[in-house]
Amino acid sequence: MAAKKLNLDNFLPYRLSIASNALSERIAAEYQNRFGLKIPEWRLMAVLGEGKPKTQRELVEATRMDKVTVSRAAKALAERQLIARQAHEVDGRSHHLELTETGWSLYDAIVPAALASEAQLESKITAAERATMMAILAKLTAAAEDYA
Amino acid sequence: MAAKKLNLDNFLPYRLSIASNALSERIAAEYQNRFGLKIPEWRLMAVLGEGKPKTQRELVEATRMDKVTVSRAAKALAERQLIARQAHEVDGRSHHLELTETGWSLYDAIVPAALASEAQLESKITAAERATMMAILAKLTAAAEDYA
DNA sequence: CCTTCATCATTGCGAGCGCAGCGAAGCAAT
DNA sequence: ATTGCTTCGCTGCGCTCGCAATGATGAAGG
Repeated sequence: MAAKKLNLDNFLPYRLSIASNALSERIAAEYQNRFGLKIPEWRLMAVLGEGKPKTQRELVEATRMDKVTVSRAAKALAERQLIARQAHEVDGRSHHLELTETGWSLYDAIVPAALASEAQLESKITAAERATMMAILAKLTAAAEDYA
Repeated sequence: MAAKKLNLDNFLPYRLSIASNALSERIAAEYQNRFGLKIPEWRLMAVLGEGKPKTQRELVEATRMDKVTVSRAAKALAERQLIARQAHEVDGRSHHLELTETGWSLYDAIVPAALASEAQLESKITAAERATMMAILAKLTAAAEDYA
């Protein structure tokens, strides 16, 4: 007989995983259906939407995705002419990526949809809860990464 | 020029995904190294550790994993003799799964490790924050699933 | 009985992810 | 210039995940 037991439903990493999955699936379906974008592609657009051209290396840092994921997402976006690759002035190995006009059009269409979608998901929580949540997530992420 | 911009770092689903991934990777590595278990296998053991034999169908509900994931995890655990399949009394299609003695030994070894690991991850947050977090996660999960 | 439909579990298969390894290009030291 | 090391991005490959199709069994109705 076990000395101690453990309730999965009260296990935070598990609950976090379930919630993250549920949200991701819903959002992925929405972006895919409405804009033909996968989540990594959407994340690149979100970062490039800040306005500054970035190299893939910088996008890896900004999105916290694997370099391969960034590479493939960038390829897909470039093929759809949503982003353009400008030769890097001082480093021949690298490029600067930025939104094209077409890319900006799509971006402008997506942002309101993304905000509305987020608002709906968060309609059941208060602004204070949201802030608390963000703070806790930051702490947990830091704790998990520190350890590694 | 975009009418509205969006900061990825302030986008809750993104932050949730990053946090969940960070925790999952850390935990997955730990269970894999120390006990040779993948996360789905560990989840089955956690549920079966409650003591009641369960069918795979019931495990799907309890763990919220796909039936295929449960099937494969159960197969792996059965091959390692950590769980046993008992013929179902009234339904020939199904089996009851339960921990073997070996399974219980491993379970008893894992639980303290899991609790310690969770405690370390959560060392930076208070009990109140943890409770708030769980409540919010439940709301968000429900909101995402309702919509579907 | 014997057909029809539902349910449990498995297998097939394609998509996504990320590590490892690669070539190309830059950098540093001599 | 040449050598050796580093960095950028891409390709190869294996692993995981989950939908869809399948096989097996059960339940219901004629």
